Parts: sequence; C-alpha cells; structure tokens
Amino acid sequence: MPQTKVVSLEKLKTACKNCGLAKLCLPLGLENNDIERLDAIVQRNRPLHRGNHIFQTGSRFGSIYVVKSGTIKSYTQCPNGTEQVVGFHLPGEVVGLDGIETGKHICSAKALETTAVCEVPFSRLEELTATVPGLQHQMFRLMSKEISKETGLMVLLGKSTAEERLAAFLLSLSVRFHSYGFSSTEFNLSMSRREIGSYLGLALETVSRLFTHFQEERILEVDRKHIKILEVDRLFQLLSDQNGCLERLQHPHNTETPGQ
Amino acid sequence: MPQTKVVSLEKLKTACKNCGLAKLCLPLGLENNDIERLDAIVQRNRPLHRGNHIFQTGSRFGSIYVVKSGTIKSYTQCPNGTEQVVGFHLPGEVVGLDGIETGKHICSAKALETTAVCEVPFSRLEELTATVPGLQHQMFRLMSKEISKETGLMVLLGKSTAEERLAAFLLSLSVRFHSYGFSSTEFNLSMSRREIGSYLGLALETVSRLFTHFQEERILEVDRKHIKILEVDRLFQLLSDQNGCLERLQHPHNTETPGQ
DNA sequence: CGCGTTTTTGAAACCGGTCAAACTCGGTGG
DNA sequence: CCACCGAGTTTGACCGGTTTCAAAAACGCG
Repeated sequence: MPQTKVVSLEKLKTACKNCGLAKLCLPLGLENNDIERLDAIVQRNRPLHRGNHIFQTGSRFGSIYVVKSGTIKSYTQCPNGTEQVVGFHLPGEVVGLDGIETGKHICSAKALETTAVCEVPFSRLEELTATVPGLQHQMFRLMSKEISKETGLMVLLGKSTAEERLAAFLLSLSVRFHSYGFSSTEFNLSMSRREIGSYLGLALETVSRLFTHFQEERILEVDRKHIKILEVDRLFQLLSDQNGCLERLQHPHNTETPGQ
Repeated sequence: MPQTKVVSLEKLKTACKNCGLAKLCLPLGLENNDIERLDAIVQRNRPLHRGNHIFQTGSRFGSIYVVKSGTIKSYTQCPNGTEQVVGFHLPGEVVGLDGIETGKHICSAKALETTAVCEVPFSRLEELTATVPGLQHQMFRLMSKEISKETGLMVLLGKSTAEERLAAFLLSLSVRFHSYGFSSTEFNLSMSRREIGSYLGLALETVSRLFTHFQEERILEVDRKHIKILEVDRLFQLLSDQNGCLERLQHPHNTETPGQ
C-alpha cells in the first residue's frame, strides 16, 4: 500500500471528526481530494439549544443533517394537539431523508438537549455523488439502512408486548451509543417518559411502570434519566423469546462490509 | 418544443408499459437514449406463481424488482415459526431496497397470486444512475418515499386502534389501486385475513370482526376477498378523528412534482 | 362429495390505557 | 434559606379493546 493511502486515512479521521457523514466513506477508501470535496460542502452551524428546530413539517427540504453531538427528536404533530415521535437521532446518525421525495419535510425535528449538527445541502451532495461513484453507493446504503431500521421498528410495534418494546429500545440505544464510542451499559436518556412512550406506542405510565419493573428484576438501575444496564443478556432474552427476527432488523449497526 | 420531445414521450410510454421503473423518469424528461439504456438493463422474467419467492431472508442482494402485475408480500420468519408481514407490493411498486445496505436481504418476498416482476440488476442500475444525473435523483426520491411510507406505518401501528388501522389499510389500497389505473372502490384482496392482521399488528379474528362491522355499518360490502367501498368519506373520518397526521404520511402517492 | 384451509362467531381472560392522586426534583422569588 | 410552583414521574384502581381459546361455518380444491 502506497504512502498516499495512509495520508488519506489520516485525512479521513479528521473529516470524520468534523462530520459524521464522512464515516460513510471509510469502507470505500475515497481519494484524498474526494474527501476534501465532501468536507467542503458541509456547513457547520452553531449548536442548537434544547427545543430549537432544525426543520418543521411542511418546510422546504434543502439539506440533510448529521448529528455531531446531542440528540435530535423527529416527530409529527397531530391536529388534536398530541405529538407522535417517529425517531431519535444520536451522534453519527442522519436526519431529514424524509424530505427528498416531495421537496417538503413530512415531520419536524428538534433538539432534545444542546446539540450540534452538520448541514449537508442536498443539491450539492447530489452533484458530488454523481461524480464520485463510491459516494453514490454509500448514499444508497445509508437510505437502505434507514428503510431496514424502520422495517424493524414496524415489526416491533406490530407484534411485541410493552416489555419487549422497551427492552428493544434500550438495547438499540446501547448498541448505538457503543458504536459511537460511548458506554453501552450506562447512559443518560435525553428524552422523557412521554416521548419514549410515544415512540414505542405506549402510554407514559406504562413506560414508567416498566422501568421500575426492570429495576425490581435487577435488569436495570434507573435513577430518573440515568440508566445502568446490569444484565444485557436478560434484555436480549426478552426479545429472542418471541421475536428473534428483531435482532436482525432492529440493529443494523453490526455493519459488515457489503458484498463480502 | 422540438419533435424529439414527442418521440421521447412515446418511447417513454412504451418503456413504462414494459417496466414500472420507467415511471420514475416521466417527470424528468430523460433523453431518448437514456430511456433505452434504462430499458436495456431490465430483465423480464417469466411470471411467478402463487407462493414463488423472488428472494429469501439472507440471500445475496443483487437486484431490485418492480411489480408489473399481481401482488408481492414481503415478510420475515420468526424463529418460533410465525411470520410477520412487512409489506404488500402492488403493480408499479418496488421490492428489495432493504438489501442494499448489507448486501443481503433482511426479509423474504413471495407472490400472493400470479405475479409478473421486472428485475433490475442493482450494480448496472448504479452505473446508469452515475451517468444519468436525473435518474440518480429519482432513485433518491424513490428511497425517500419508501422511508416516508414506513414512517407513516409506524405512526399507524404505534397509536391507532384496530378500526383505524384497517380503515387506513383499505384507503391505502384504494389510493394505490386508483393511481395504477384500477378501480378505487372495488377490488379483490390477494392476501388472507391472517396476513392483513400480521401487517397491521392485529389478530386475524380482529380483522374478520372489523370487516363484518364495517359491513353492518354500510361502509363496505364484503364478499370474502372481494371488497366494495360504499362510503370512502366515513373511512377517512375514522382516521382524521384521531390521527390527522396519517393522511400526510400514509399516502405518499399524491406525487406532486418535486421542488415546485 | 369430502377434506383441509380460511373465515366467522362466541365467550373469557388479560394487557395496557385512562383517570386520578401523590411524589420528586429543579428552579424562582420572596 | 426556604416556601412555592410546575413539569415530569411514580403508583394505584378501574375499565375497555384485543387477544386468546374454542368451535362452527363457509369456501376451494382434488
């Protein structure tokens, strides 16, 4: 392997720190200048405060966003006032793909805590994906992953009990935190019980009861927003008993290299 | 407008008849030879019989498929034997996008009746999307639509009652049949009560009861697989009462031209 | 015609939702 | 410094929609 490859990887790591989207390029070994070109179109906005919106339902779609730190909640507002959470986005994850089809966002996205995002203007990204073939493939993969993730959630919401849903949710968070370099067993929930419930199709009281139940069972230690997972295996058991198919669908983060 | 444009549209219609994917190009006005190139990579396989698989869970991903006629069901098999339906695909709709990310399909797809599909080898499609910029955008739109559709279903499964789910399902079928040139008020269900229930997260008995209930209410006429919608408005009412947000999410088939 | 599959219908059990009240915590202002 | 307030959470009791179990009926197919 020539020296340029090493330099390229070094560049990549820097770019990766700047913007989670660059992670996409890693399996691909893009050329030096390609990475710079990707990096160049990324806009780094100032951090969002709790409650700030990235975009709202119906607003014009122009960019996709990569979470650098913090948490983004995407949700829809029903006419009767209640909101329905459709996703939580952790560092490294992408928000806003829903708007591509119609040119308008079909849901709103707001920060649950102080959050930094990278804005990637979509038209400029498309120019780039057209000229960098590997990048196009990565975009397809990214969107395919989003589809798989939602399919998994569908299965969860369609078949599972409240217990299974919360277990799956906690494991999903655990896996995702881990893959982004945080602890997989101890973390803070940035969302409320109500928001978890909305996401999982449960009443907030049910979520609360389940947390205390898991604590009584010594599966978790719960202190308000702080979660410590004591027995991951028992959480997994709760899923695999009924819905083994979830493991496949729910955790698309065991990213193996494609076509290999 | 020059003559070539007219010829182009003529070609398009032919291509459209051959393969639903070509529909994607319509809003774009692709050049003559571009359409031919798209058309050239499409493989037309012989019709599938009821029960035949297009692909199965874990099999290598190589192509996406466009339904020409009939119905495809995509589903996952849980280890305890029960299956979970994750989608029904009508003529004009695409199957197999889930496999792009990992290179393996995460669900199985089989024909519910005699069904014809076009096979589009993905690597060749990618070559084409890289050289035909408009086609790339259409692919992004297609995948974005898939994401929106699943988001809508998530909301449906998370919040709604059994009645609302079946109403949404019937309306979704109605809209889709209509947009593909069939009657929007009278059609045959190619799937069983059990499959509908699995898809909507309900027991098959519940689905059956709801059909008789809708019939008693004179909203539907049901004769086994044959459905006649008597009062579309009342079906819509069932949704809008609680979940007005579904209208936006559930029916991404009101395709307006993007960015306009 | 007879068999198996699908659908319908009934009755009982249960999970989770709803309503209501108590409690905790963080923040604010007297 | 503490009393107060409101949002978020916990806990309890009750209710209702769905599931489950069971059996009969309808239909499709050989």
